Amino acid sequence: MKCEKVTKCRLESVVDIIGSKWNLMIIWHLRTSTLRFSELQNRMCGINSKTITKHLRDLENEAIISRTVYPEVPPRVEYALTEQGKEILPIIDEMLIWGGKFRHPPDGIAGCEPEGVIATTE
Amino acid sequence: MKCEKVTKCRLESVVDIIGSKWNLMIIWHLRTSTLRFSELQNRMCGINSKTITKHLRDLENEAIISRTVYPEVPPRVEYALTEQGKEILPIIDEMLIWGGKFRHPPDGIAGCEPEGVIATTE
DNA sequence: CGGTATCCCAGGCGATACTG
DNA sequence: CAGTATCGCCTGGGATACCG
Repeated sequence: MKCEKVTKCRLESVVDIIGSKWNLMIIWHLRTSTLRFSELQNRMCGINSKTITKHLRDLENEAIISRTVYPEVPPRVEYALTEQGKEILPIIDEMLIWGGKFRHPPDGIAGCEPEGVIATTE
Repeated sequence: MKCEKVTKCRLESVVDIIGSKWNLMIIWHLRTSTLRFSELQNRMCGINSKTITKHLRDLENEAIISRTVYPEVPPRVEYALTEQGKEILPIIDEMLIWGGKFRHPPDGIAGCEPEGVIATTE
């Protein structure tokens, strides 16, 4: 049957991007400000660098985020949402609305917040 | 560091559900009508039965879809969106809006449609 | 600091075959 | 028809170590 990648489903290209937990989180964390590599890594509960790098590259290739290198010592690299990237936020909002309605009380995305840092339950 | 699954991110529980290409597609296909196992399978470009079964079970456990068995011969099983499930559609809409804007012309989700069946490009 | 390289395992998913 | 069982590949992603 002929229904290869080509026509499979238009949803796919979108799911490829936001269908990943990591990608979503990166986008979410960048919603308010640009962040450095290590800042992102820390906010994302110690995701290992290989994984975060891969996702950052993917998002960069998709033009969802931008990567700016400051040629300093020590090196500094900042990530930010592009215009396309910012327009993904409404999707995340919808997701949070749903989640708040049916899964968790709408206490924001605590645990991911820079402010709340890690509200350890322990 | 203490930031286990518990507090990781509220987004996660939502991503677990709609972060899967297959789950999204199932929900999308059920948006207008209930469908039988084989109908779903065919619409989803021949996804194999093991995979679709797993995702159907997952969605059922999450109360996103309902499963109704008709004790007939031959057996008939119908899947439908629950109320919770229907409320996921806005999220998908947002995704399609974004996809239409930045990835593909907004020609719907051709290739997934019962009507258009598989608009083979070849 | 911001990565890359390597190793390795668990899980996703396709193919195929079989069953109530 | 609507699955379950088995096999086997490939990717995702954690741990660790090293580099410019």
